[in-house]
Amino acid sequence: MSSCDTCVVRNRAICSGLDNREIEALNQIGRRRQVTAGEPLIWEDDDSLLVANVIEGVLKLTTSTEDGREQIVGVAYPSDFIGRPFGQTSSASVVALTDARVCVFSRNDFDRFAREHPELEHKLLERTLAELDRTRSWMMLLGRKNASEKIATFLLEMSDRLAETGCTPAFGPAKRFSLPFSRQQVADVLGLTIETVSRQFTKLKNEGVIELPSRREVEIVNRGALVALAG
Amino acid sequence: MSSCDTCVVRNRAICSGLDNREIEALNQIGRRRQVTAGEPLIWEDDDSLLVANVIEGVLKLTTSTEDGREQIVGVAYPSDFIGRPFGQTSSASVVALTDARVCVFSRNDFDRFAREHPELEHKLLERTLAELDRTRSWMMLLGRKNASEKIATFLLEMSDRLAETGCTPAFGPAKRFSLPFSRQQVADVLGLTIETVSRQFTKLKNEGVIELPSRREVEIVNRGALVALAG
DNA sequence: CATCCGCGTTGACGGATGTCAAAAACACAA
DNA sequence: TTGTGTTTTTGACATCCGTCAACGCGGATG
Repeated sequence: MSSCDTCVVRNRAICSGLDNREIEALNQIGRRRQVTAGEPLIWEDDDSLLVANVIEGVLKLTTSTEDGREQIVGVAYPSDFIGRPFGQTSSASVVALTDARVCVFSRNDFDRFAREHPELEHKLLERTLAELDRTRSWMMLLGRKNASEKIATFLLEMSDRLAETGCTPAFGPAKRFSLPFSRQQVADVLGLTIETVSRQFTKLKNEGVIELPSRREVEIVNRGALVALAG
Repeated sequence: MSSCDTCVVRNRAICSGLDNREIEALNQIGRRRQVTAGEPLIWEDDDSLLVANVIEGVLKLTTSTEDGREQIVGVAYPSDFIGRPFGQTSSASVVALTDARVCVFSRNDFDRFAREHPELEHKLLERTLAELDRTRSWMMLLGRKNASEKIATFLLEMSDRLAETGCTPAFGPAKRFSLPFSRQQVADVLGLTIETVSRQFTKLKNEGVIELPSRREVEIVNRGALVALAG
């Protein structure tokens, strides 16, 4: 039996739209892989050797400077596609933020399969276009927003993105959620320092906009205020 | 005769790879359009009604906040594809920086044509993936680089990008070039203010790294220094 | 040639955010 | 529980860059 049959992202990932025979063929070239939190899957500037679908968990895409500064350039959730098909090198590292399960393919195998299956390429194109849109709106945040706008925007985005994943069946944005990021990682997403992130969090807490039940937990108390702050 | 026959980007744009019959069909649904410097082609958040290939000239892709802050999120050169296929709204405005000629399609027509021509979709996918890579490396710049690193990186990128376009048949990066940007637009690319951009330019001039023969002209005198500064 | 106007430059200043350091909170193991 | 190491918070301070304002340059126009 193909493991795709029981795949929880079967109908959301780029594999959706393939018929049973095609799924079977794709299954032949892919394999499941477990990645534990903190473990890297792809290295920046390495030969692009593998691509993958995220089944479960959250991963970060990062680029770094030589002197060690890091910028998180993307976050991959279940059903997202990661890696760089049709290219020699990947421009970002991929590291698991939580324990994760992915469905990996060698890039060569995947490229070949994709070229033979236009429907799959189309799905991948739609996904890539959507990711480009998201990335561009994040450029606005990085280039033109101040720290409090960044934090507000970030919390709202988290509340949207994590709602889809969580058990609550996507009834609008999540009011309370668990961040898959440490403070340092939040800083790396927003182009800030960990201290600034921390100060902005406590400021929002003191103003009664959010609650912070634990390090990773966030509860949005006053969503309207966040929206106003996000600008 | 199809106007594609004489198109200067025929072999670089996504149309390359189509046979004569297909080119003829594509030509049926597209039309040439002249855009003068400063003229908008697509509005942010508008219904995505048209897409286009750039034939000649340079255009900017921008997003703005309600209070008027602007961030340039992409720059389109000849043979680049602009607009948002397969989506309801476009996430960025497109405005010509120089006089430009583009080959426009209604989004609906283009979407339909693309879905029937996997080779075209593949070209578009490769282009979109490359653009996503570029955009992500720009996020690093916006989030983690300081003003002088930003300016140095920008000048090097310009020198590369404009070399391909210029008459000089792409013998490495251009040593001297004419910026398609005003100082304000450079600021909008880099997430800085016009004053900071101006100060950094004169600083580099005083250090003998560049020459500024006129407002728009730049000559790179000491490329090594720029590379070192870019980080 | 004189005037105007947009764009770019320069200067003075302040504030937001980064840096450095220490304390506090938390996680985990013994 | 206690101890140990990590993460987060908080504070003091420095600095880069933004803001505001004046000025200069160059091109267009009459």
